Amino acid sequence: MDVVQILERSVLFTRIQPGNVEDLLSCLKARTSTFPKDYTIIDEGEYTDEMGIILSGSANIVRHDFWGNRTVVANLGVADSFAETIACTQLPSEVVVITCEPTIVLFLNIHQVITTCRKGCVHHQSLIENMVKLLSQKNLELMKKMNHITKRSTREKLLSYLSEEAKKRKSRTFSIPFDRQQLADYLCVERSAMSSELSKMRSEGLLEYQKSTFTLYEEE
Amino acid sequence: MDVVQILERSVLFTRIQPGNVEDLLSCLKARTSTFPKDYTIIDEGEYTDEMGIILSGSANIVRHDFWGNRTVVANLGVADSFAETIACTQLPSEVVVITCEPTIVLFLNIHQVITTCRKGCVHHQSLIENMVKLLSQKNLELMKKMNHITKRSTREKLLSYLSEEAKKRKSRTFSIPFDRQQLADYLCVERSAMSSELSKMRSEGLLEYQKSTFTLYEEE
DNA sequence: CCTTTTCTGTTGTAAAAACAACATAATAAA
DNA sequence: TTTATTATGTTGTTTTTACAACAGAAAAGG
Repeated sequence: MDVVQILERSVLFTRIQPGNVEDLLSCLKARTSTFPKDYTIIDEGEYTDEMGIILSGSANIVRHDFWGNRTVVANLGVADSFAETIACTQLPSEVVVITCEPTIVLFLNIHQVITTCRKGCVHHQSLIENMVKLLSQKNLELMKKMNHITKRSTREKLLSYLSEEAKKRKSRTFSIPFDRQQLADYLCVERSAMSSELSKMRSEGLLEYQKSTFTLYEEE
Repeated sequence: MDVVQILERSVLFTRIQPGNVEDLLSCLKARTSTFPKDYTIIDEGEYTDEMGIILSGSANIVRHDFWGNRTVVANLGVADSFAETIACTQLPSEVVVITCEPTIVLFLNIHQVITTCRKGCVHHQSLIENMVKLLSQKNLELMKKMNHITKRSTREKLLSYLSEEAKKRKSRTFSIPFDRQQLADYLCVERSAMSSELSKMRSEGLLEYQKSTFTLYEEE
């Protein structure tokens, strides 16, 4: 696995010369860890001063409330990052980060990221700007999710989410990273109600699906 | 109005000596504007490279979806900031920022904020770190709002939001910055259904209210 | 002051979601 | 392969919400 090549795809290392990444990594006290499937990388209430970047595999960010309701906040794939927020604010995590499959993570010390180092790393300034951009993007993604779940009906939520995914993948046929229960927990609806809404939509010719692969059809 | 004194309360100017603020402001190309009530400071689709900080008054961040549903994303008070995200990402705004009353705003050029200037302003480094913290906090606030609206019932949403406010103000009696319609749009519920739920809760002795002032009672 | 407008609460009805219970399909494990 | 386990879909019932229509209270404007 070529770490540098993966990091090129991450927001944090945008416009940083591949040749400089190795140096930067030691400056950022980088370390990698491997986790099995369904492993809790960060648990509720935990503190950390490291952010993580997924090098391979995937994970979900999940929240459990007082009454045991489960919410899938987001799904993380390769080159996605997590824990920036709790690392930056030094507050305890209110969510759980749990792997969906065997996953390798690169951890970076957040203080090293946001303060220019004494050694005068050439690309440290870019790194900070990228960090600002990364946090802004996370913000936008949360807003995007908010747009889905503020919809009034299950059908609207589904259409809002699925059409967003189609747009992102630039194809009307695409796979989603969730099974039905996870999708329901992501959209904050009831799984069985969502299932029956999906079949209703299929019978109306709005979409087609097999497992987690969906095809949307235009309205006429 | 003492701008420096207000900025001391803002996240962006945390731990920056009041004496240095004046210098920084010119470096950040700061400008102030005054807006009347119900004025749209930023409209959907607009671009900007300035972030704003409220010096006096208040505003709401509002979103209108395709079908005309209205959502109040957040309420901004004195020393709160807005538009960081669209300024940082250079993407068009998907929300509207609209004043709730006559409001004065300080605008700062975002590029000046996130890049260390050549003049070598002493506190520019702190500014960047504060910017990272600010974006992280916005993130957490979005998450907090998400916790409210992911609740299954109107009652749970109300209790989630109101108890959060009580915690924030450290008092079981507190005022909220919304009228009923705005509160409903914030919690993504129907105004009239919310009203009747509120009276039901009052009759059950859970809380008391007059206009926008609420008092929560402990459960026994 | 009165008038007008806006805000809030109430109620009944129609629509939708939550829940429970179960059937079937797909997958993993023995 | 067979069995066990998990994922998905279906249906009927109960509960909750959305919607509409309206009444009274409060606020704004003249």
